[in-house]
Amino acid sequence: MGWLRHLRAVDTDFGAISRHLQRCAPLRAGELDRFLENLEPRHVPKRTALLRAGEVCDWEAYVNSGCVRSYFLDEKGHDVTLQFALEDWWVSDLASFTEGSPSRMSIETLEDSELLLIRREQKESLFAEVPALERVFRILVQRNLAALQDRFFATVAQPAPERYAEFLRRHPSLPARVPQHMIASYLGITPEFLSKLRGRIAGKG
Amino acid sequence: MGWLRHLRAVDTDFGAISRHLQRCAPLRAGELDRFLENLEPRHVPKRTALLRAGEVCDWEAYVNSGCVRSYFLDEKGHDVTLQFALEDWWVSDLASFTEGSPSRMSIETLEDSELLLIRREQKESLFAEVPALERVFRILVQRNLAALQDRFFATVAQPAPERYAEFLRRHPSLPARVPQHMIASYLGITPEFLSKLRGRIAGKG
DNA sequence: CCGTTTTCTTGTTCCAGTTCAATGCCCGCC
DNA sequence: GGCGGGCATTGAACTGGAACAAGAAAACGG
Repeated sequence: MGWLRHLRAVDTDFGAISRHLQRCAPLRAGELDRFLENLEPRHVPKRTALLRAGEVCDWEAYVNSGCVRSYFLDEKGHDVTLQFALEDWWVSDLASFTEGSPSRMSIETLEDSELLLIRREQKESLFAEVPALERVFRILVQRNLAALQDRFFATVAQPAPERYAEFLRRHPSLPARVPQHMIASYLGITPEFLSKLRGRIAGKG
Repeated sequence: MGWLRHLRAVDTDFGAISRHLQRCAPLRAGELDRFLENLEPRHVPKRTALLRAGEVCDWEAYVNSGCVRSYFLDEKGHDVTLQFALEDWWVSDLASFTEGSPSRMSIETLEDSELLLIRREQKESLFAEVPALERVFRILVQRNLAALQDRFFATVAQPAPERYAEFLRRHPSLPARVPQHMIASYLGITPEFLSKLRGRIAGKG
């Protein structure tokens, strides 16, 4: 929890998140401000655990800059990464956040990151105060769900080489930013096999 | 679309859906009624296509009785079932519903079913009128997302026998209600392999 | 600048799950 | 009430990707 308290933000830029929210559903200036006031800006260094499996996740984080990863650990200790959250994405363990239950996933920064946190309590009371926010977050969750359905389908229906090609199309910048074995764990394959895939492609081209 | 118009419901029971909604978030009696008024009850016979891939899905359906399945088709024509919706579940192609885009999934009844439909238009105007409904549906979508995350994780991290065992624990009644090859496609394995798994288990016991 | 650690590659072996094929089965249908 | 077509089972051959092992190469802290 240390990382939540140590660092004081200076010079926080709320431009990106404001546009992000407004793109979902219109908010009056006052409503938007009420939300922004309740955000806690945090600078978090590279490779810091934000949430460890078993803890309760009482925040959602908007990534203003940097890169964050959420992942599960299977019984053999291999990780399955659920999401890479880059600039302009949210990250959280939603199940733990809403139920108050211990989380099954872990979350960590991969780069020095600037996050904007909203706490569960604040979010609840803001919803009561500003119903339009309820709409914004409903829409965000819906998008999330649609995206995960796509991903699920791809993971079950497509072979690994296709999945990797698709991944490169959609996230061309990621391979330069995150270690390869994490991409492998996102694709649901071993690091060794991803390396072989890349070898094959390079050989061909 | 024929199935949407032909059949007039008599004797619709709104008890289950009322309890379902109230369990998410409190609604005043008047608010609940406004919602119920906008539902279209439909009796749909077994093995009827409710949505074909490529069509736009402008409804969400609450399953009052019966069983409905949503699924994708991969390039080889094999299906990947996303969900079995039994009594007290919702089914829809949420991506198509919210974006108005052509659906990638298909939806069909597996049994004679009684559905309660809410149309996109009605839902939108109800949200404007009754903000509490926005909350109800935000919570429903959140649950859905959490459930899909679990499923995704299980599919990637667990071997097929575990997945099948888990499936039986969670849905003990389903094998009696739906054909085995659809369960296989839910589990992400071939029908042949599921049959072999069952053989192994029966042999042991 | 060097030692340590993490990351990536490459090769070999192995296995979970697929594919293909054949057989029997049950169930709906004229 | 017989028969045709989806549905389940079983077996044999095959394969995509895992596991294991061992090096090379970055990255990194001191």
